[in-house]
Amino acid sequence: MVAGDDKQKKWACFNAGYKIWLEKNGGVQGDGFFQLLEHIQQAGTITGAAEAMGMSYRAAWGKIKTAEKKWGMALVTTRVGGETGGGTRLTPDASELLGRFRRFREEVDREIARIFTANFSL
Amino acid sequence: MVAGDDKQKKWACFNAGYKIWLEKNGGVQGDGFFQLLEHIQQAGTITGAAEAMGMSYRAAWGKIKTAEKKWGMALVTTRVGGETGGGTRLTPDASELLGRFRRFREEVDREIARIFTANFSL
DNA sequence: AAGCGTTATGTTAATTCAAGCATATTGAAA
DNA sequence: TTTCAATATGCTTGAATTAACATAACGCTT
Repeated sequence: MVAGDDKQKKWACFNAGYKIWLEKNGGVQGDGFFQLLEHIQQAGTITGAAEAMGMSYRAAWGKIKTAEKKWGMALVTTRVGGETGGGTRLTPDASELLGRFRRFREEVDREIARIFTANFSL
Repeated sequence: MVAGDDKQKKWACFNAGYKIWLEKNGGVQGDGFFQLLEHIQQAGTITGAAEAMGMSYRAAWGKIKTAEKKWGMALVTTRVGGETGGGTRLTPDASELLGRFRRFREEVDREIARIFTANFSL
């Protein structure tokens, strides 16, 4: 720090915010949706996934159906009834899409942090 | 193109969407706001800028006041009355912030496009 | 003093998006 | 045939954000 450094970090008080999503045919889904898919993959039920995310079954189911309709692809296969009551699994397409989105997101996270620092930390 | 290329571009039908913004003290402003600042810089009045963006003077003025309050800095200097009726100019701080946001945005645009292509065009 | 164009601000209407409530259905097990 | 856990959907509220309406004040010009 030398004389004339008053302006140093004048802009460092700001933070960058952002949201990314995928879209196709007007159907838009972002972080929350793919997080939901992860939970379905892990829990084996929509009910369990919804619970884990603190949302209603109704909301979770609605998101999935909307995405399937707009994107024109099956994202889950469901069983209803039976000894466990039922269950839900991701289709292979949904699994791959989830993986691609995750990698996409990770790289974007890194790059935005870098670009922001380059422009606002001095 | 060779045999077995059926899967080619299976994911290219998707597009990436995103939004970026700056925040400080809970005050959030993105593309629309900085676009408004540009128009003020160019038009010399809030009225003209609002008109150019197809929004009401009331809405434009509200955005600016909210940002100034949350961010704790003056973004515009205004004259009221007089031969032209009045006018508005950006403060030096607002001009610099606008420039930094623009550069930030340009670089993010480029990088996201690149990362998306890398993950979804094959 | 009257007019014009602009800034300044409170108040209310409208629209959109998400949350919550209610209910029906399914199929194995007891 | 009753129970149970889960899927499947319609419908109603509510919250939050945005748009629209209505004035007031200012200062130069005519």
